[in-house]
Amino acid sequence: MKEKFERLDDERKSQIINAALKEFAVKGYEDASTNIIAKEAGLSKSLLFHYVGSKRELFVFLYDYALEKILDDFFGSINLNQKDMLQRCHQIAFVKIEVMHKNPALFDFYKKAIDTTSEEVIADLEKRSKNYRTVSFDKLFDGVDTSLFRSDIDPQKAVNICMLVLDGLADQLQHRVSNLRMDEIDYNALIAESDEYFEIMRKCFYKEGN
Amino acid sequence: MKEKFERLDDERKSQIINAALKEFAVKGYEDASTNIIAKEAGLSKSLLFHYVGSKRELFVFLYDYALEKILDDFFGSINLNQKDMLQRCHQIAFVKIEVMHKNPALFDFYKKAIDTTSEEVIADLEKRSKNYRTVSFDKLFDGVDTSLFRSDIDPQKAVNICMLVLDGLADQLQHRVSNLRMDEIDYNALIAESDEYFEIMRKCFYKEGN
Amino acid sequence: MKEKFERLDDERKSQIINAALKEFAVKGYEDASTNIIAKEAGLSKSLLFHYVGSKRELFVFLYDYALEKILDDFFGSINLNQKDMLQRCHQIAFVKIEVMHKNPALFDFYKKAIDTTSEEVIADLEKRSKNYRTVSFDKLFDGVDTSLFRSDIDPQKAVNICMLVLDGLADQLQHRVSNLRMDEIDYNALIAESDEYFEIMRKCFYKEGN
Amino acid sequence: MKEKFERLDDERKSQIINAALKEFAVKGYEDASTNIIAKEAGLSKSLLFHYVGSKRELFVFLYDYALEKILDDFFGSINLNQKDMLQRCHQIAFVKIEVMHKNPALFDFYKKAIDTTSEEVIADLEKRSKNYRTVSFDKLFDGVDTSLFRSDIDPQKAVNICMLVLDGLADQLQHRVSNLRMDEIDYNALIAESDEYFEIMRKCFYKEGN
DNA sequence: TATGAATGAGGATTCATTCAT
DNA sequence: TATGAATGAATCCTCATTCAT
Repeated sequence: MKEKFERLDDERKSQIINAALKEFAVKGYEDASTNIIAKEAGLSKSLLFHYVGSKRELFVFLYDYALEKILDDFFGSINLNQKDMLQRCHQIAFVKIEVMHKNPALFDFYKKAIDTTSEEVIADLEKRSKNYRTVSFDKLFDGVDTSLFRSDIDPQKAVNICMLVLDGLADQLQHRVSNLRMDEIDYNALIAESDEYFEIMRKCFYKEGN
Repeated sequence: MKEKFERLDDERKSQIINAALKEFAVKGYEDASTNIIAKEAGLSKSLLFHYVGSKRELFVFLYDYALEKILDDFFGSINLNQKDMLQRCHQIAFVKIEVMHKNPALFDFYKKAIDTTSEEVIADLEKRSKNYRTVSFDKLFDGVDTSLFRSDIDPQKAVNICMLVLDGLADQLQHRVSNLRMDEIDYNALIAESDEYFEIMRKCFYKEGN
Repeated sequence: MKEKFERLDDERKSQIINAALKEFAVKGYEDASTNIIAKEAGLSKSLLFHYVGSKRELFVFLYDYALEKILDDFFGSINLNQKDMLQRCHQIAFVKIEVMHKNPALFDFYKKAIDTTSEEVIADLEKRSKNYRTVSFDKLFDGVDTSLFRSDIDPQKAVNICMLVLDGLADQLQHRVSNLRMDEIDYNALIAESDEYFEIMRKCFYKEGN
Repeated sequence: MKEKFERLDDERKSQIINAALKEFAVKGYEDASTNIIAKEAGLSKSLLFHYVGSKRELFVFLYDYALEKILDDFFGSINLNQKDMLQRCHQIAFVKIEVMHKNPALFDFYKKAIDTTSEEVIADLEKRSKNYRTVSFDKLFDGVDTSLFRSDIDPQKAVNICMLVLDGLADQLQHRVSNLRMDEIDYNALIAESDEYFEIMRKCFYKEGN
């Protein structure tokens, strides 16, 4: 895949990528039609195959591509100087939602990609890169300050709890806004709501006075 | 579907059910092959269709079948007399894992079934029954006692937090034991581990002394 | 086919005949489904085959059956004492429409049967009996009086012309009433209309004064 | 259908058209097998579908194609300057037979097509163009002179009678020559025979001396 | 670089028919 | 007499992929 595809001019490349992302996101790996991808991308099927080698290679490429884009975007938006664990969580939850709304195609693709367990394909994916959860988890709480947690609880477990709540909350919020256009989302209301959750956790998990 | 299929002798019925559950679980609705289901169930494709009517009817039947089996098993194992919220959560997490390990095929099918967005099929499913989350959530925390929570936090939000942690923990544990056979799982170790989490939450969310 | 089927009690027989007539009439020979015929007739497919031998035998039987019934009905209604050619034509046209409305199933079947040219089946049909046109033509103008025709025209050709007009008129009228229920048809109006045609022919083809 | 099919080179196009015309003519719409069409046309089934889109599109295309060819041929051969009604009829009867013998495949297809009541397909056909009878009838007697008819008969009804005789005669003649090759047909004999009929009608329907 | 032609394998579904019971 | 189980062949159609140009 690499050689021929990478040498393409950017417009062609993004036409193909967008068409493929969309088709895979909607139909999943097996049902996606190279016919449709080629048509939407505006080139012949044969040429498409000339560039991308095979359906599988195209899919695996997109997987890497989507993951990289998402993570770049994600970590680019997170302020790693924020040391307060809960603040960090708070931030992450919103960055996640923002990123999902900025790149819906990528996310849709990614969600479908994860449960495209067509056995043969999964093997390729797993060789290629850690999955999203693993990757992000490593960096997400880099340099976080755990000294604020109550001294009678294991800070690592407390972090894990915060993570779980964070993930869950983000899912719940995301689910509620998933049908809205970006400009319809009242971020302030969302923040206010999740603030309440984080306030509870602050009260409960942090030493008094933090 | 009903008539002809229900009148089958049990062996045939379960051969078909198992073959279909497996195929749908692995491939999802669209990609599942009735060819393979028939071959695995040990009958001709024509006979399979004679019994089940159509791929769709078979799928919808399995959906109801799986949901009922899972929920029966689930609620049959939960002690609804346990009023302590965190104890209840603790219990739920383990029952969930147990049930998943007792009926892996059903769960795998169910997970795939949920994101089988084939539009036409989804309509059938939605008419038929609430989805898992909705159903279970209603009953899961029936009659739970929230008076144990610290008085300075909103009990409803606290319950939600517990839920999120519960779900997340169950996922994490499940993921770790997903490749093990039932008899390889050290439930005591799992319990011990999650105990620690619930202890933290007890310490932090409950009034002192509970 | 004969033996087993003929020995059936009349109810069964007519259930099968009616179900089959309807299915063949609607779908034609090839597309007709023995499944549906059996279901509509209220017996199992295997039993149906036990009686009728094969789809083809059933069809050929129905062909004979329908033809006989129609012709019996037809000739039973025609007054062969009416010697006046044009009166006879007039009569025939209406008897035809009446018969079609009394046995729509038979006619519909017959119409479809004629153009069911499935090659193999056609052979069977042609062996078995003359087709409708041939059969009827022979008897239809038995003993008709041709002496009323103008003496300067060949009476046989004149009869042929009348026949053609008759057939054509009957088709045109039939087409206009084909969507009506029997009791909605205003036979008097139809008669009045065709009277005009026959009047013209009387004026033109008959000697003056007839 | 249009794009891909029209761009084919003429040989392929006519291979497909002929194979399809034949299959549809013999079996009717539903029973026609795309398998057989592809085999007869000498291409793979997949390629056939690539070109024609679907069985239905192919059928509808052929319907238009056949109708256009037939009508062009038909009206191209009729001398619209012949004002005498009976002469015109005479002419029409022969042109009809000639055209049928020049394009037997088209006619056979067309006859079958008319009673292909597959409901879904009929809708497509009806949108597309008037049926044969309607179309032809409008133009067939354009500008004909009815002043030659006897003054004591309704000329419109007389025209209708002529039409019916014409249709019927053409059918009868057609039926008699249907098994002959074009060069075996003795057109002069046919003309002589039908001349006699038209002579009778001339004598009877026209004013004396015409 | 770019394309149209070409295909074999597989998709779900229906069919008429047979056979053991 | 009556039926259920059973099937192989057929249906239309789509697929990813290759190749000659």
